[in-house]
Amino acid sequence: MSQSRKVINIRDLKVSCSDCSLSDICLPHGLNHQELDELDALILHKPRIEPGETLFRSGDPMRYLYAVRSGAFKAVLSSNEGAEQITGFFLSGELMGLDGFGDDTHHCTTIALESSTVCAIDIDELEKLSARTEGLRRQMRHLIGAEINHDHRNLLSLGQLKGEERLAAFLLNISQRLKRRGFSPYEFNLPMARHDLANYLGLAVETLSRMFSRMIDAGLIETNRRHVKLLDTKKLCNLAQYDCPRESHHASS
Amino acid sequence: MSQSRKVINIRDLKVSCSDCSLSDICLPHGLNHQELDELDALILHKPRIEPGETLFRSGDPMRYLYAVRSGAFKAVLSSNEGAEQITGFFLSGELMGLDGFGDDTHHCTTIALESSTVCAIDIDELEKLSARTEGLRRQMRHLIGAEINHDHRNLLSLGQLKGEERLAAFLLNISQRLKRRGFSPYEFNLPMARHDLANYLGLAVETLSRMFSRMIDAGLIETNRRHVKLLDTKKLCNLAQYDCPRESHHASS
DNA sequence: CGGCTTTTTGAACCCCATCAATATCCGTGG
DNA sequence: CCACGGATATTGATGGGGTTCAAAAAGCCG
Repeated sequence: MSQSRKVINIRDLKVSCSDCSLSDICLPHGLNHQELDELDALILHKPRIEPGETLFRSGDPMRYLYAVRSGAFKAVLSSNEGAEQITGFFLSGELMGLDGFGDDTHHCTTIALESSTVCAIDIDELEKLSARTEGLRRQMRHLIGAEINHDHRNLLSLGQLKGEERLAAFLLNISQRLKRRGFSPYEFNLPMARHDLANYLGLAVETLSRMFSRMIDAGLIETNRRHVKLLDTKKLCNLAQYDCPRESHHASS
Repeated sequence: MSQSRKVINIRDLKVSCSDCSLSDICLPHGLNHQELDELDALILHKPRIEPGETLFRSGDPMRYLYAVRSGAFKAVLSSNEGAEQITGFFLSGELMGLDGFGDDTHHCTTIALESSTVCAIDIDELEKLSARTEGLRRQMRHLIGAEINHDHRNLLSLGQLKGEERLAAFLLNISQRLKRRGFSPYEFNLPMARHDLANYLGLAVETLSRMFSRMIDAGLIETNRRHVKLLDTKKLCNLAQYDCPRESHHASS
């Protein structure tokens, strides 16, 4: 900081939206070159965030929306008695911080699961730009809608499905999201620990572990710690009671 | 229609946003007179909807956002195996149809619980107006955020709370929303049947009934069918594990 | 190799679903 | 007005899915 000797500036690592491989699923989707440049101009690239570190906390005034550039995050909502619920996991290209829209204050604490990087978008600047950029408004709508639909499906999952069915639904959801990012939908590493996944699914860690074991015994999946291989997606779909991804023309979110 | 004899036209019953008692909690909040008139101009007043009738169905293309003018609605999400989850109840002034934002298609089926009226807002017109109306964009953000926060709290409820705690949280939530509309927060009629409430809370109808009975025995509430009286909000708050409404300066949503 | 965390497995208990039956409300028509 | 039937709501008994407590196994890091 106070040294005169120059080292590599983190700003030099800046990658513009136009170069970003995530632009199709992220905020820039549908923008033309000029609009893209304008969006680029108001994006702040935060330094790397290590696992367990917090991006923003419940109660913080909302200043930015964040897009995951690399890595993964969890959003945690707490009751005033200490109960905690993970409301979502975020993969690359996904938008974090929408929980602050209600009263310009965040209600979820958002924490990195892996070593991650994000794009921070000043909410006031974004607001101004969106006023004159129809494509940006549309994409914002779509991303907001994706979040809402995601939450609604989780409500269905928690309210109506059994533990094993919830896990199946989750695995297929992650599978689809990874596929969309160019990764194998059949074999992947989960970004979160059992502890977090259990919480997300509304189960005890022990129960989740049993659900995994049962699926392995049934030949539906193979696992090694966070590594998961889907062996029988058809049966998983039946379990999950939700859209069976065939060749996938679905918006997965 | 083909008659020459004029009867009272439903359009004559039109009430503008500026006259509407709900304008403070609904879309018009924060708009000036001219903006209000512009918003008014694109609002379509649908004929009365009777209990059990559908406003829009899952799969319908999204054309309107709807605001509840009077009455109440439920939004139902279905799995492809027939499982159904009520994702939300909507009271006067609340916005319905945000689930269509993701891909311009509704994913929830929305059904009237009582004899109800709604304002339908053409989504394309709203989009155009919001482009040049900062206040409208802000209020849209806030209402969207309220929906997201509401969903997140329900995730916490379904994932972490016991049946009785969920019911307490629900009663307090309804209480707050009614209070904001000028009704008593301590005594009110629930707009939904036990069946729907049970589904919303992820419980069997019988279990819900038992939770009610338990609360009555404990002196927390009194009930007569859909009529509910809150007797001990303090204990209810403890049960619910969520913001205890004192004199209420909270955004309730 | 030792200490830590993470994950898995085992056993007992509890919350809640399910099945079954009764009670209450409400609209309809005699 | 009451009788009747259907929907709605409550209560009881039983069983299962999941939590909890406990402990072992497996991976990770120094």
